[in-house]
Amino acid sequence: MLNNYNTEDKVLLAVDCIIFGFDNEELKILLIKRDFEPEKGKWSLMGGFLKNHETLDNAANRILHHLTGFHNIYMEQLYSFSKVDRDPVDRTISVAYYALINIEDHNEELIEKYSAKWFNISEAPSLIFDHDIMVEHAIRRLRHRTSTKPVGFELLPEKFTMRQLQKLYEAILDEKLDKRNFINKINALDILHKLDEKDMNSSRKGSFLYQFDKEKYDKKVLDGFTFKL
Amino acid sequence: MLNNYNTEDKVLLAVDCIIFGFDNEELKILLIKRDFEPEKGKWSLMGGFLKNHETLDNAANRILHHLTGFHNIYMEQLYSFSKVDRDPVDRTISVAYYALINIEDHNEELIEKYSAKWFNISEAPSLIFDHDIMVEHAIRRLRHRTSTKPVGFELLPEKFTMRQLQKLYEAILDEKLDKRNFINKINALDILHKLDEKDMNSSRKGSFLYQFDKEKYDKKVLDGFTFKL
DNA sequence: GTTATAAGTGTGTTTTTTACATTTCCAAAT
DNA sequence: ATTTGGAAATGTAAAAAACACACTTATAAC
Repeated sequence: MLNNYNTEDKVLLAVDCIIFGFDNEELKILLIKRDFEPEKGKWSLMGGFLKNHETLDNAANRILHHLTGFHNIYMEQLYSFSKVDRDPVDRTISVAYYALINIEDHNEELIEKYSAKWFNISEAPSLIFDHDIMVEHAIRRLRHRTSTKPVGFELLPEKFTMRQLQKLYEAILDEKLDKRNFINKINALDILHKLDEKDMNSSRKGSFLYQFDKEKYDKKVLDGFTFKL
Repeated sequence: MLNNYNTEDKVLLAVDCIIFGFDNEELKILLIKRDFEPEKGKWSLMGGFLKNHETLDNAANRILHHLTGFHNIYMEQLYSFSKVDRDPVDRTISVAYYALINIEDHNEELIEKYSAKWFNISEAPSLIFDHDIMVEHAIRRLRHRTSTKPVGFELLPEKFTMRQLQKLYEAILDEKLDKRNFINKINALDILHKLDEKDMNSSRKGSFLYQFDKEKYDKKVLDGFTFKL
C-alpha cells in the first residue's frame, strides 16, 4: 500500500514577519502599508509566500532582506496560524516569524519603497487578517526570550550605555526597573565588555559604553552558564 | 495592482503528533509502525495531512482521535519543519504538535490497528524523516511547560499520590527531586484536593490520593497567581 | 568657580531555595 | 496478640537570591 499524496489538499504557505526595533525610548514594530488587494491601503506585517525550493527560515530571511537590506538578522519562528478564512482570497496558512533589528540600520530607501513605518507597539494601528494576534504572540515571546537569552543586544547599536540597556529592558517588559539592581545583575552576568569610551550626549558627566562579548558568553554557556535576568 | 496568488507555489501541509504518556516510572511516547511507503515498516510519529476545511488544531485533534479514540486531549502546537527534502515523495511542510494523555486510557484496539507501541523516551527507536528532531523539541517544550503550567496532571489518572506526581516530574525533568521539598512546594501552590481515600498498593501504610482542583487553579490564575515549580 | 544634570555606587532586609533525619502507620508474618 | 518491614509523612535551620533604598561624583555650560 502506498500512501497517495495526490489526493491530499495543498495550501499556500505564507511567512509573516514581526520586526521589532528600539529607539532608546520605546519598543517599535515595522509595518507596511499594503499597495495591493485585498485590504489595500491597510497596515500589515511584511510577508510573502514560501517557494518550493526554500525552507521557512529561508523565506523569512528573504522577506526580511527585502524590507531591511540586511542578511543575518536575528529571527525566530513563532507560530503557525491556520484559521480557514484568515485570508479571504485563498486558503493560506501563515507561519509567523519575529525579528530584532537595530533601528539605526533601517534603510530609508526600502522603507519608502514599501511605504513602511515604525510604530510604538502601544500606538500601532490595527492590522489586516490575524496579524494583530501574531504581534501579541510575538511580544509575549520576546518578553520571555529577553529574560532567558541575551537577545536584547540585537536591538541596540554595537556600543551602548547601561542606561540604554535598562531602557530597552523596561520597554520590552513594560515595567520600571531599579537602576542599581539592574546594573548589579548585568555585571554579575559578566558578559559585557566595558569600553574606555564614553557617550557624552546623555549627560555632562558622560556615561561609559559597553559591548556584548559574544565569545565570552558562548564560552560560559558551554560551561553550563544560563542567562537569567 | 492585485497580488496574484495563482503564481505562488502550493505545498502539502502535514501535522505530526508527539504523544506523551507516563507509566508511573518513565516518560513514554506512542509511535506507529508505518504500513505504507515510503519508509514502510519503520517507526514514526502519528501524522496526517491538513484538509482545506480544517485548522491545524482541528487536524491535530483528528489525528489524535484516530489513534487514541479520545477527544479533548491536551495538545499544543510545537513548531513547523520545512527542510526542502524532508519528505522524499513530495514537498511537505510539517507542523508538529505534542499531546499528553493518561496512559491508562490507551485503547488497545486502536493501538493494534496502527501497530502502535509505547516506548520509554530513552529507548525509542530512531524515526523516519525529521521526526527525531521533532521529539527532541517536544521534550524540551514539555520540560519547560511542566515547570510553568500544571500540565503534568494530564499525564496522570484523575486520582494520584504525591509519590506518583513526584515520579512524573522526575521522569520529565530527568533529575531526582527531594521528597520533602517537592511536597512542600506542591502544597504551597494550593491547587490540589487531598482525598480521604488512600492508595493501598504502594505500601502497608497506604498513601493519600490527591486530585487536581482545576476550578481553584483557574480562580487563582485570575487573581494573578502563576504556577511555578 | 558655580551650577545643573545624569552617572555611578553598596548595604541591610526579606524572600526563596536548599539540605537534611526521624517518626508513623498498617498489613503481613509469626 | 505481638513483632516486623517498608513506604508515608512531616519541619527547621542555613544559604542564596531578590529587593528596597539615597547620596556622591564627574563634567559641560554658563
